[in-house]
Amino acid sequence: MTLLERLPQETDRMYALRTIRENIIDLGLAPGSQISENELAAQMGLSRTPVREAIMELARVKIIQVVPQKRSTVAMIDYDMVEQAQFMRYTLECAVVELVCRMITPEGVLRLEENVHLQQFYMQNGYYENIRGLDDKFHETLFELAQKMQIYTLMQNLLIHFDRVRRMSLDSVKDLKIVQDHALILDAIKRGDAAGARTIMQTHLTRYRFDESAIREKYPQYFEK
Amino acid sequence: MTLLERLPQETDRMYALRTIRENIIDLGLAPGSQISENELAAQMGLSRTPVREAIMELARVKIIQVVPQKRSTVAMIDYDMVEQAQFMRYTLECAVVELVCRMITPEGVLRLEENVHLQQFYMQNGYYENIRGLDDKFHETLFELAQKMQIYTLMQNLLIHFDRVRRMSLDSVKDLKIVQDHALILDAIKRGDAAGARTIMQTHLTRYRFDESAIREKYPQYFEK
DNA sequence: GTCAGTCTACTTGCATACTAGTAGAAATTG
DNA sequence: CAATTTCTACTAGTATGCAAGTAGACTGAC
Repeated sequence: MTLLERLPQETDRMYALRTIRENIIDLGLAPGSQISENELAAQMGLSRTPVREAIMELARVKIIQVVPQKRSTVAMIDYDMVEQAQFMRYTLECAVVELVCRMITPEGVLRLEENVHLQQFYMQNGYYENIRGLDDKFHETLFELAQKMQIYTLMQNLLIHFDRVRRMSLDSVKDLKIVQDHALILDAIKRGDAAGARTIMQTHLTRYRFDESAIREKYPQYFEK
Repeated sequence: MTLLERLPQETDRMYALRTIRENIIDLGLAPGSQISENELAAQMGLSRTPVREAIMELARVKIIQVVPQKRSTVAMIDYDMVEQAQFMRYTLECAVVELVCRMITPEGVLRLEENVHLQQFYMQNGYYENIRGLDDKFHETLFELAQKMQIYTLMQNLLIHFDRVRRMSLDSVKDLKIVQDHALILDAIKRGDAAGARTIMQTHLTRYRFDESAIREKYPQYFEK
């Protein structure tokens, strides 16, 4: 497991949650691997309490399975969970972008434009690795503008299943189209074109559908037999 | 605060969570009231640990506000949260019922029919108080049939804001129409009529929109000034 | 009386000890 | 040797103590 650096004003519990979460996504804590509150606590230099609380939070979305008095394991890749995460995101975000079209402000447009222009800049100059963060931020901003941040937070919890699979399928060929999508969505929002924005969002989010069998072939050990 | 009876195989943490949650909904723990891990633990006959873990889970959806080293309070009625809970339910459940129409099985139809018939029975015989539980179960079953139970669970966490307000506005005049709605939704599902089912669901879920100003007038002390 | 400072009682965050229960190794018995 | 039993080392659940910090009451100086 790789340790992260502490952020200012971060409690031990938040640090533990962030660390475990990141390690699950980048497979530092591989699917199926056994974890123990004691062991993780020792590795992070904390006591069991904050680590346990972090594990419990991750267990709520079944990315960690806790079996009392026996063991805790990082969940195997579960395509039903990946599917549920995608369904939740697709359904909510299409509705959110419609909402944004109806309540958009000049400040909101500005925030989205800044983001999209930066994406286009990185794209043109080949800094593809910077785009992922801006991509995530773009979508978060939509929820913020629609005043649906609590929903976004809940959704993120489940999306860890999706994020883990996304990390395994690193075909960044999609990047070009993704940036284009964002620009088109922004245009629709500026026009107040709710139906148009939804249509583009539907196309956009469907690009992320990963081929289960391809990943299953590449990482068979991470799947339930 | 009213104590519940312990369920079999229920851990202290689950018991604490269930107890606190129920008391928040039925106003045994009123909006704005101050709570303390120690005090709640004493009342429930538990130690701080399981109570603390339960409180943390509720704090994630901001129904309890925890201020470190100061206090924890039950959140005031926050209509933005109620709105987000409703939006989430409306958006997801309309999509889910469409999905159910496309993947319904004879067993699924049977389960829904049993539920609806029981609702109609209680309705005709005046056992209105029994309908609420069946209502909740009907909607849960839809998520189950669509294989989206994890989403349902996450959604329930946020819906506590909605449930609390629902408790305050006890006009059960809506019951008759609600049971009719369920029957109509079931019919649409049996026909495999996704568009029709969605339309009825939209109407159905819109019935629950509570008048904020009415509740604000009835319980001014539960709102932020 | 008024203001400043201190003290007390309380809060949650974290550390640690103990309990109940499991799994697998080791020992014992046939 | 084989089957069974016991023991050991581990797990997570819970209890409790301490640390860090806050708020309000109390005390004392002016």
